Amino acid sequence: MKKFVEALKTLGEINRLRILKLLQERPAYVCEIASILGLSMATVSSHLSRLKHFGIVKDRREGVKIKYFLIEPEDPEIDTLVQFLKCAGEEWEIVKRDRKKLRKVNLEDVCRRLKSE
Amino acid sequence: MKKFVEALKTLGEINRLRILKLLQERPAYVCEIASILGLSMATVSSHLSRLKHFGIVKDRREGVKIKYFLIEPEDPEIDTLVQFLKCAGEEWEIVKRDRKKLRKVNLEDVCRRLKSE
DNA sequence: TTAATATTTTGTCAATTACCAAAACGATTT
DNA sequence: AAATCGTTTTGGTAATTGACAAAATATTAA
Repeated sequence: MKKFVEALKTLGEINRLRILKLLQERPAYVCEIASILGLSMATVSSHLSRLKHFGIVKDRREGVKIKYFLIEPEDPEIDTLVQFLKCAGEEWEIVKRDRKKLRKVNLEDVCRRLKSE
Repeated sequence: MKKFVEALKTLGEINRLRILKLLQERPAYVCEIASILGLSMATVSSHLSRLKHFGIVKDRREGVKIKYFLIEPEDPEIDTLVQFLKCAGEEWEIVKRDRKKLRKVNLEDVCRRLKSE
């Protein structure tokens, strides 16, 4: 029960839930996510590592960048939770907006923009 | 989305989730819940008021005691969340133990025991 | 090897939270 | 009216957390 509750807590945070919903669109780099959510890479990185800890996402290095993507959690309880949340809130405006941004990201500009802000 | 996330946070706390699962057994008084969870009535009261705020439970005064019971949340998103959590974790040991205690509570003793501890 | 880039880690801060004790409250009993 | 009982509110504490800046790390490019 404890692990399930921790997972609930993990996804009961607006930016981590936004990341989950965002990665349903497609895998993404940390800098893309940071740019879309309007957070620093450090913050996004720690959110992602928490999602990783519960087997919800995985990362793969691609050169200098690291791509994060959703995986199917091994723990069946966490899997049902994630399934549920992947269905919930498909119509939220903020989710649609985030995904739209991800479709249109200009990868070249993303990290430079982060620095100058 | 914000409200849904707040509800997730609310139920992503072990004692509030225990209360939800406990009230699936039957409605209960604050002193019963406090006794079963091993918390002060003040703490349980504040957990319950948070659940009430999201339309998950309702209370009814019965003389000097107040009975809390699950209701069907009006907000459809919160309702689906509660439906999900009512199904999840039916096999958790702590849930079974809590419910068993609720079936066997000696109401006379409950509050006196709380005081003397 | 040095510089540049993307990410993670560390340190710090403000805000939130879960808890209890004690005081306040509301209903019942004496 | 006074005392009692169950509950809620208030005030205070310790722990957790989400955020960023800055330092550290790892890969690629020069």
